[in-house]
Amino acid sequence: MPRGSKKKGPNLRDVSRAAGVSVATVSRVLNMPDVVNKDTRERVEAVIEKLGFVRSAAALAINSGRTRLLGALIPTLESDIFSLTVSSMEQTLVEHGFSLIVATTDDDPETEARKAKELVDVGVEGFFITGVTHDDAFYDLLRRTQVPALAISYFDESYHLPTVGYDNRLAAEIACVHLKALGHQRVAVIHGPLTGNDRNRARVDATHAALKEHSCWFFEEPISVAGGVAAAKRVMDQIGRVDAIFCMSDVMAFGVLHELHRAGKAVPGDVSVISIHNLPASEFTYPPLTTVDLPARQMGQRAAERLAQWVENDVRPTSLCLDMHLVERGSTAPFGGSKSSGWD
Amino acid sequence: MPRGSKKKGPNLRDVSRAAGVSVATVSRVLNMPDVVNKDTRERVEAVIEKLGFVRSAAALAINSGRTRLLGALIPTLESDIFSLTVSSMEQTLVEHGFSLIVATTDDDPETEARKAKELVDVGVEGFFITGVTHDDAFYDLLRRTQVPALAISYFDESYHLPTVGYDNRLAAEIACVHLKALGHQRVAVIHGPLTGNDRNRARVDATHAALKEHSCWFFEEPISVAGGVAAAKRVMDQIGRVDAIFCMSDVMAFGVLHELHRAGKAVPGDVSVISIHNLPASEFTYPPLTTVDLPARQMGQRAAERLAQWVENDVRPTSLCLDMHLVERGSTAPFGGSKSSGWD
DNA sequence: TCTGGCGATGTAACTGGTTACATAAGGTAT
DNA sequence: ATACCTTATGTAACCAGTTACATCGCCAGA
Repeated sequence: MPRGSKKKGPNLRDVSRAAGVSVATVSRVLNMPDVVNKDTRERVEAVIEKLGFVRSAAALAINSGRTRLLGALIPTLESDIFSLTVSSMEQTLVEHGFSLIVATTDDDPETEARKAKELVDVGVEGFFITGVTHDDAFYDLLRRTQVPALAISYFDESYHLPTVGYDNRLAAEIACVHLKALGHQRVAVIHGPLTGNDRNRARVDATHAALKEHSCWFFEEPISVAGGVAAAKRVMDQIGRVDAIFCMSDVMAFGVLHELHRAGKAVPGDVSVISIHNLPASEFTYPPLTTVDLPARQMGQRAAERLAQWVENDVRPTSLCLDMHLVERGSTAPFGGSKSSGWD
Repeated sequence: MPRGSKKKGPNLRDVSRAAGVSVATVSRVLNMPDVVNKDTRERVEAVIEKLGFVRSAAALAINSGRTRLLGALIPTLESDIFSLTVSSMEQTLVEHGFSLIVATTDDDPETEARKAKELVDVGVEGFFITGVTHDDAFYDLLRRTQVPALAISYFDESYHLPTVGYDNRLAAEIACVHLKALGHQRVAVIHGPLTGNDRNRARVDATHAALKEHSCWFFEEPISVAGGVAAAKRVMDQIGRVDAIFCMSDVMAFGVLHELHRAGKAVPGDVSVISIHNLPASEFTYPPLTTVDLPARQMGQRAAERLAQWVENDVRPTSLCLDMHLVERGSTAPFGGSKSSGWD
């Protein structure tokens, strides 16, 4: 590896030489301009401009011990579910002077551990992680490096790391309570993969418990519109009539609504559809989706504030549980309303 | 700021002292383990483990002159439009050993310039930028720092930076050709804000030119589902009957479809709807959306490969124009098909 | 005139690693 | 026995900044 090949720009000494001053003076021009004599300062500034000098981020970091870099380990960016959160995270973090490195894990703990290692290698001062299920290698990394990590999308005060999120069990319970209040008995539950995804796991478990007196069937499909379509097909094929379909995520509900419509089922006439998330598009499905609102943006903001504080002042934040509420729209109705077209 | 407050972990010298070897030996254990005597190596490794030593990213960077960090300056993450691209970028970049810092600009050149500066300050070795309209301060930064920058979402060989994207004018033309072939005369064009967004600007300009023999009306609203709803309302209120609605972005088309449905207009019976993007959800609207497919994931991947190569080997990539094609689904039909409900 | 204080600047030691070069020990061919 | 090579390790200079401390000139007060 030829050393000279790296076309490195001018450095502090180059500037000091060209300006006829010492490195300390140049450094002062950059950091405490007011203590430098005006003439000297202007001369140095001119040289900096002429030479196109730029401070080395690495040298800055080595001295301050700070990189102002945080990492977000999130399952995916491929739907609004996390991109809203990441977006508000990033916006909040810039206000605190941090930059955000995004790494996707696909809900795989091993991938997460590997990427976490890479993030430490590039010098992040803190992590956002998703949920509370992680690889031992990851915990090991945290222990050794002492890098702060904050879990989002989940609230669990007993977890050994601070969490900023919502009670996923409660989210499912809120939806179930609504379905029960409407008098639905036969419920199809549609959820994403459970391995590695503890948010979904918690929702499904809570649903199981909440609907144990009811007839219910569980279907697993990928968390996507297409997954929702596939699940709806399976419901119609395998179960026939159900009173309601409960999706663990709005994106799946979008597919369910589409497929029901295509199959000529009326929503909510023939079947109610309820979901969890309240994405921006959920207001505009047909019919508009009844869903449990999870404050994704707020979560990003709060998590960002807390991690920033933690890294900055070395005070470990407490966990935070965000409010949820049911947004009742047109996709749910009482059982036995006006049934129309047939379910064989 | 008390210097001792920073609880810095053990460093190379600490390890060397504890292991009774020189710093060079410890460094060799880390970088070329095979040249170190087995016993020595194991002893050093044990000390490293015991002390919980982790290499300082900053020191590594200062020596190699590399940070393995790239920055993406994108307008927003708040819809699938860019999150798909960023997602595939990130996935491609890890294969090349880079990490990705995401910064959102809200299509504001000044914000972009400011965040670009911050990214340089944390040490990125390259940028992804969106489109070809940027602030002078940004160009100035590029010139001075010589940091490679690659523009996405746009193809323009005459631009002074490499571009990886599609021909936005052509995208609009493809849609217009389709509308003309179907015999539509009265077209409402719905687009997002044009200031700072040259992708939209190019599409709108091309539409103007392509439909100059036709009756057409332009409506500007935010690029969101809600924006599409608002635009559709305005179209119905202000224009009355139109043959077709052309949206510059699928997310707006989602809103348009919703609002038309709500207002009792049949698509494509009363009005055809066509758009640009082909998001994953566009296959599952009702009716499924006819749209010009922009290869978002492919763009992310190709752009990532090229910027990685550029940074790695210092060879400036050429621009790349990605293929587009019309995806004909159910939301468009020939003019004068089966008109149903009334447009006053 | 001597001393004190202040403003402006320089010197050199740091930060935490890498690495060119030097050194020392041990083995082997001559 | 000598020269020579290999292997293993150490020393110290380097990367590009920051900063504690030293220095210098100058002016005011004693």
